[in-house]
Amino acid sequence: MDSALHTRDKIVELGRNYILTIGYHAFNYKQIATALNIKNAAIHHYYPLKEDLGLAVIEKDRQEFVNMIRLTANGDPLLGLEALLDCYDRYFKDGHKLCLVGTFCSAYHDVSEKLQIASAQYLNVICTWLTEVMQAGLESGRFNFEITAQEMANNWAAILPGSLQIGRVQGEEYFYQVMDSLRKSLKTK
Amino acid sequence: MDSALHTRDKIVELGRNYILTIGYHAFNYKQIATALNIKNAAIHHYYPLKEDLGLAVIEKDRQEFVNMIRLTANGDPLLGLEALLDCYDRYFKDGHKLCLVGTFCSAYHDVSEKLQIASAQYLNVICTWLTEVMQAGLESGRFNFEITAQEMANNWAAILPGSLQIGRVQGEEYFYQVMDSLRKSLKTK
DNA sequence: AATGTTACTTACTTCTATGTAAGTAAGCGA
DNA sequence: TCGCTTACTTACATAGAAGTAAGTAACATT
Repeated sequence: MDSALHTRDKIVELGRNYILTIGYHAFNYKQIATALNIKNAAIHHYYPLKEDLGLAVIEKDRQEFVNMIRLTANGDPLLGLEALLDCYDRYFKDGHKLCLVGTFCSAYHDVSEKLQIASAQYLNVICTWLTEVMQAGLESGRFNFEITAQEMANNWAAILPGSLQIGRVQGEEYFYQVMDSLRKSLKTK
Repeated sequence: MDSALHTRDKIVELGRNYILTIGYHAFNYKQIATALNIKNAAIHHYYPLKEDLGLAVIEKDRQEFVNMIRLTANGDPLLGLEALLDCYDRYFKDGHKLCLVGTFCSAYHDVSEKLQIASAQYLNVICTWLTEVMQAGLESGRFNFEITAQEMANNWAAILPGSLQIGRVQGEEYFYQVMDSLRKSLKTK
């Protein structure tokens, strides 16, 4: 039972890795089965449909994001954004991955409704949090940019996934310059 | 022969539409065949491999981009960028499409090397042009932003595809606000 | 000890995308 | 008119992904 949970979790973890690296439709159960040295059908035992695994991956990613913002809550708004940027750094470094919402938004018209809803809700959580953090930074005087918090949050929501996608092709110099530009754009004091 | 060229062009046009809407791997020859009321294998007559059609779509898109920038060359740098933003407006309005480099960068680890090279070269053309236009705008005093032309170009390269992807999920209010923010960020005089 | 549950495997079905081989009908060029 | 090319069609081959049905071995529960 303990190892059962282990396998179940490993499947989600591997699934997430494949989704972020090659995309939801490009990954398949055989790749996970091979990596875990079990059979294809064993994955179906835990996640009968690929959609089920997809939903579990989204849920896990969302949980991790929520944990991250909980850890940085009530602190310096800059710390929260730095933690987020660190995530993106890791995505890029570790195999030129994309972020989860980036992949699902790209493949949006090619996934089931349940997956659309789950990823849309997750995106909403991120966008709402971004706006709150930008607002908090502005109100506390920690940030000093000249557009609205909402506008800055919207820009970040587009540029973060975009930089991973363009960066995986243009190279790391490109990616890190965009990350740097994001940091500077806050005009922190 | 005239209608032959017609069919050949219609295939590329339809292929491009499907790629921008649902992605390279989600579209298939049957969809195009049905739309043109011909048989599956007829597409193979013009484009033996799907990769061939993919390359033709990239080439066509690139040609259109090159034509666009040629039309706006030596003019106001703002006009060139406005023309580009108009393209993105149309992508969004017309079925929540993505842009071509956005889709191929997203699916980068899931397409053949030829397609990777072709889309990477196209992306390079765009990034180079963006940098030149930003530089021209700065030097002429038409733009007045406070970062380097290169940095601004890199930001645009990420935010443009990103805004289509996030916008197709977050909705049009989101998308148009980001477009608006891009315009304002140039600080035109 | 009997029963049920968990974690799988084996073996199969189904479906669909991709691609090929071979043929046909129409037109064009010499 | 002969022969070549163009623009297809019909029919087939292949591969791989997704999913299911049935069984087994080990362990837990009562």
